[in-house]
Order: sequence, then C-alpha cells, then structure tokens
Amino acid sequence: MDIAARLLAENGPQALSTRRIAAEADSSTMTVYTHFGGMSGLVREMVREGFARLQERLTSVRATSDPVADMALLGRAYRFNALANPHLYAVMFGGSSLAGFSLSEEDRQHGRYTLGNVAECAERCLASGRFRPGDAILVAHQMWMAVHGLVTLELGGYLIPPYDADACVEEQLVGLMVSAGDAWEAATESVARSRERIDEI
Amino acid sequence: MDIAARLLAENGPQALSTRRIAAEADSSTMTVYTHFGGMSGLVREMVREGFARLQERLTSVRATSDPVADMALLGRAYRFNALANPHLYAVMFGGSSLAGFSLSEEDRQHGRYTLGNVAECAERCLASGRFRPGDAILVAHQMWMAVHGLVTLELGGYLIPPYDADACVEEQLVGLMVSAGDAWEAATESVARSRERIDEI
DNA sequence: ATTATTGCATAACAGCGATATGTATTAACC
DNA sequence: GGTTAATACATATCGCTGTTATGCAATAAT
Repeated sequence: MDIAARLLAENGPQALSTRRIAAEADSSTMTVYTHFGGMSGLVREMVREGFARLQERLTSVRATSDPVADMALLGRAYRFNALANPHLYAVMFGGSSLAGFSLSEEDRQHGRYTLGNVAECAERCLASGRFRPGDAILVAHQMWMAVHGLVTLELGGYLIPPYDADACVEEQLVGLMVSAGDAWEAATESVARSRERIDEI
Repeated sequence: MDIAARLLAENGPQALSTRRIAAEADSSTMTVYTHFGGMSGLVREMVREGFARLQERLTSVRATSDPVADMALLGRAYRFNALANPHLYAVMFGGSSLAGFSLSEEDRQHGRYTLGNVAECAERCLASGRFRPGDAILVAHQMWMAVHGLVTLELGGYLIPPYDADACVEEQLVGLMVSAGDAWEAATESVARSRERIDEI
C-alpha cells in the first residue's frame, strides 16, 4: 500500500501497475493478487485510503463557538487535502474510468460516512440559529457539492486564471453560508475568522 | 468519431481501444493514427465533442424577462447533458486519469469558452438588480462549480438515497441564486418557473 | 513427523497502444 | 495521358498491461 500510494502520488495513475509495484517491492506481480485480489482490489483500497486521509484532515478541525467559521474551515480542509493528494483524489472520484473498476455500494457508504463531520458541524450551525431551519444532512451535502465542484475544476485547470481558486474559494464559502441562511456580514466575518485558523489543518 | 462516441456511450471508457474501433469500422488499428495521431488525439477530439454537445444544450435555453429563471434552466440543462452522456462527461473532466492523456491549454480554453452562455446570463441577472453587484464571470464560475459538483457526486453515486439529486437540485439552485444576492422568495419562484420550461432543453 | 496451507516466483496468455514497413490507391503535375 | 508524389491503409511486430496456471519453498496444523 505504501509503495502504491507513493507511485500514484509521484508518477501519476499510469504508474499504478502490477509490474512497477512488484519491481519497487523487489517481488513479483503475484503479490498484488495474493494481498488485494487483483488491480481493482488495490484501487479499491487506495480509495479507502484516500477517504481515510480526507477524514483525518477534516477531523483536525475543532469545534468552536463559531460553527460557521468551523464549517468554512472544513471547506478549506477539504480543498487542502485534495490539493495535497491530487492523483489520489482523482482516483477517488474519477476512478470509474480506470481499467474495469467500479465502486461497490460499500465503498460509497464509506465515502458518505466521511460527510459525518460536515453534517455534525451543519447541525451546530442550524442550532445556533444562523442557518435557516432545515435538514443538516442536506446542508452538508450542499457544502460538499460546492467545494467538491470547486476543487474538481481547479485540479482540472478549468478556472480562468485571474479568477483562480485561491481568489475564488473565500467568495464561494461566503456564498455557501449565505445560501444556507446566514447573514452576509456575519458569513464574511466567519470566513475571515476561519482564514486565521488555517494552521489547525 | 461516431463509432468511438457510440462505443464510449454503450460500453464505457475501456471500450475506447484502437482494436475495437478498428473492428467496428472493418479496418485496422492504423486508422486511429492516420486520422487522430493516436489514442490521445482521439480522446482529445472526444472531449471537444463533449463540450460541443454541452454548448448546444446550453444554447437551447432562450433568454426571457426572468434572467434568474434562465440561469436555473441553464443549471438544469448542464445536468441533463451530463446525465445523457455520463461516460463522455467523465472523460471530459476525469480523463486525465486515462492512459497518458492530459488536456492542452487550448482544450481548457475551449472548455472555458462554454461558460460564455452562463456568463452572459449572469450579466443579465446582475443588470436586473436581482443579483448583488459583482463580476459576471465570477458568478458564472460559482454556478458552474456548484452544478458541476452536484453532477459529479450524482454520477459517482455519492448522494445519500433519500437526498438524491432530483430532490437536491432545486434547493441547490435556489441556494445558488440566494448566494448571488437574490431574495429567497424570488429565487424560489424563478426556480419553479424554470421547472416548467424543461421542455426547452 | 507428517500433512495441509499459505506466499510467492516463473512462465505464459490475451489484450493494449504504438511503430516500422510495404502496398495499393489517389492526387498532382508536366 | 503518363509520370510522379503523396496519402490511406494492412500486416507484422515491439513493449507494455492485467491475469492465470503451475510449481516450489516455507510455514502452520495435526
């Protein structure tokens, strides 16, 4: 797993081959089959590893008395994790296009579980009265979708240069909080507060 | 191209092979090289085809006196196009993980050009006073990111069943309009109005 | 001490993208 | 119209991929 993760991170998706892994591990291609049941099993395990890293990063965001700032920091953490592991992130969400690999329902369940941290934070935002009354999981979904879209386009290089993600992400976060019901000024302030907690993540 | 598009749509990404295309066209693998310069050239052309279809679908949204409803309909059109061509959509945005293929800056420029329809609509939303004064292209980007994130997670199967995309997309659209500055009630009404124009797209 | 199981190396198979070479067919030109 | 150049394509081949069957050595179980 370590070797596979390193190969993926350093040399991209096409370096994930049984032979390269075997060469790096000074063994044969059979190791991949005895331990993972084949290439798709290894990819599956890589996806789990990717979600584990994401969850670890999200968990590093501690709850404070400003839940909206916590939520904004969760968004930043999500993006940071994706930028730190771009190839792994691509496999997690675009891996379906890899050789005959498709996620099982269990994998998706594991992926959705990662949303738990966000949902719990959304709960606190709703409880604080700053978000319009609604469903916490739905709010968490909207946060996920928006940040995921931002990150995907950023990694794909589709953001027009003067409006690159670094300049975009704060406005995106403020917009998210406003769309969830928060007031514009309060959201702006909370997002700014989250900026100063970047060292948390 | 027709054969490649059909193979991709019917049998997924791994059916995009020189040999299968050659067999389907009753010729040899060389045809792919003479006409596209190789597999990556064909993928590149498929990406252009994908953006062409997307733009065609977006162009079918006509401008009315309710620019916010037009914008919501653009969002629906974007999603419909992705659901109608899921594999093609995956190649457009996740194709980097395909065998040694990477988008050129020209391809990205062509992709961004598709945003023109959305930007023009954002301009009208801003001019109508319903959106908070700001940059039209930035607004268009935020629309793109949000809907793209929704569609990506939907195609990946990551949306929790009771909150699947069909139930999610309207709230998402309303949230987008609100985050851009529109009033909640007006946004809800415009999104509802866009629902009745679905036959346009 | 014997047996069963496991882990891994070797070799091979089918399929992939890509290339070199040869051959028809077509286009251009005088 | 005849000659030449260029293009399109087929064949065969190379190196690579995932995968499987076979066999051997080491370990675990009885």
